[in-house]
Amino acid sequence: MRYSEMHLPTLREIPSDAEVISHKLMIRAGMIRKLTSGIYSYLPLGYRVIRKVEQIVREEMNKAGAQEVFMPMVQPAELWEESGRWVHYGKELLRFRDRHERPYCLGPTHEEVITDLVRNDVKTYRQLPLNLYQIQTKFRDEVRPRFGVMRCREFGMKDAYSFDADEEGAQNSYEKMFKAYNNIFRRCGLRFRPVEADSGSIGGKYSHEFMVMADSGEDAIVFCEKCSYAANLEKAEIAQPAKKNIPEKDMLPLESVHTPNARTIEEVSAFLKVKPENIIKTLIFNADGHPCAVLIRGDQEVNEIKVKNYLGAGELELADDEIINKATGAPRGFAGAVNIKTRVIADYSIMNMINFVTGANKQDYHLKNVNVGRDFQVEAYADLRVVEENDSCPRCAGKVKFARGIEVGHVFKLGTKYSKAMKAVYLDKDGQEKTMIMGCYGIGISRTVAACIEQNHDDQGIVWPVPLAPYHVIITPVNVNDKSISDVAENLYNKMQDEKIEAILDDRDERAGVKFNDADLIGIPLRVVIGQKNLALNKVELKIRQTGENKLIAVDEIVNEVKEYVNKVFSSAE
RNA sequence: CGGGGCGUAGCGCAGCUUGGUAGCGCGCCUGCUUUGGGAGCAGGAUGUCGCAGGUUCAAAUCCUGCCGCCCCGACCA
Repeated sequence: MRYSEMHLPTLREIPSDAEVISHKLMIRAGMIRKLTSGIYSYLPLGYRVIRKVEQIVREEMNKAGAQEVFMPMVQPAELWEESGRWVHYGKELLRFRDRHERPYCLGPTHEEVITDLVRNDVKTYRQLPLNLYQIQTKFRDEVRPRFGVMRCREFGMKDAYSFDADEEGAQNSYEKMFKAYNNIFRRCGLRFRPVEADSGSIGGKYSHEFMVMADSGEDAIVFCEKCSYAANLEKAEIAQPAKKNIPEKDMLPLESVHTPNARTIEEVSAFLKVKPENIIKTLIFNADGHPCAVLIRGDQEVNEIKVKNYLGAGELELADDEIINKATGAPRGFAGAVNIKTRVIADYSIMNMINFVTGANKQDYHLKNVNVGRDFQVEAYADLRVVEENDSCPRCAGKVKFARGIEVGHVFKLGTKYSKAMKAVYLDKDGQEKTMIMGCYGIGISRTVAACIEQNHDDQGIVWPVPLAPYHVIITPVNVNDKSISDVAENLYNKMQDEKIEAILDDRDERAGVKFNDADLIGIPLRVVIGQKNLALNKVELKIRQTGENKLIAVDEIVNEVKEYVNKVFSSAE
């Protein structure tokens, strides 16, 4: 493509409303423009990159046996009522009515539509397994869109749905997708990592997130420094410590102490001159209307998702003052497990604690030298806390570390959540009616592009990995008014066209500096510079964007050189 | 939804405190010069100062209401 004919409005100034680097660069490089909060248009350059990602996704999905479909974005409320999500999905689901006042929504995801589609046509085990996918625009009415296309309301997504006859098949489908996702992100040239994740409200029990590693990422990742264990912060498990026997004789006599206005761990710790590690924090939760006390060491945090999962609760929140008063007989800040009127569960962190401090269930009093067993019983010890860096790995003897990442893909085992609610059934070999087992698999296409830029940029602009680069090479004649220069440029451009090399010819009558800066900004991997001095030696310059490496190549050889560079990158990523 | 900030030319911003004919840089158009890292000179175009009311002889500037956008938090995946 000739630069002079391209719609490629690059910006010299940094847009004032952009926060993260990918957002700034996508706007400056003329890839996207904002229409309204969280909603973007893709300009030619940006859309080309989107299509590169889509193509890789298509190839790998097809290779994994999935088939492409295209479903509607506008969906009738009835389907969502059937699955139960019309009520449960919340405000992210953009709802509206048509002229007949019939309720509809814009699809934030397509479990309902695909399940309806499949249940109507799939009747027998002979038609299973089945995996259908689409690449389509989704709409989620995010509370707070931010970071450009990283967290927006309208975004491109690939979503796939698998249907299997039994658990074994479902596991197989999941593994195929897991493998396909690894291939996809590897081929995109990204540094990424699959991590174990909680499955959230979509349902199901088992999932992996694919995270692109980036310090600007919104998600915390926990990974083991020794083995391959990795999980997101909510999911990350903590190894169960060994139970030590505490001899009765080491337990000091229980003591009640006056602690006026000392409610928080910090206040109690300062007042009693006791380290937070020797205090037990007692949190009262409201789990589906039932109070439950959760005990944890004073310096650590409770992971509400773990508590919710342990209790099997639908809704979980910290109890309000009224419930706390009723359960403990004291205002907030003085709860303790001794003589409490609720269930008591405890995090592993307190399993081996001795002679600790807790609230006394009495205003302005705490208890010292409390001991489990002697002073109160716990219903169970469990893993209920938020991981910390250097905790022991749950899989091996290593320690866990933290990193940040951007979620670009997510694979779920859905089980029968939707197929059961929406009666997606088939007849098995014995003529028995059975419920299909589903999985769903998403990739944020637009987010992948942003994540790629987060990972691949420098002070000058974007540094595209070859597989996602909108073009592979840009030919830069230093002065288009010099005929000898522009003739060579035109000639090389034509040859590259013939060789199907994706090339831009920067035929603008601009100063060299402008062209160099634009080429760097839009991140084209290779730049062929044609200037008077080198041309006199019958040579042109080849600059590699990523390394800054600069070499002189004979005019006759440059096309081959470019071709080889590009092919080498592709063959190593396959 | 709570807290904060912003809205003036295509982009980035000043002007507002103290009311008096709307400015700067970049970009854009024309001409000449220049041509290997965002050129120079000369000339030029571009604004319902977010919207609606109000105060005033006079409002970008003061007052009220609304809208939009951004950031932090809550929420979500």
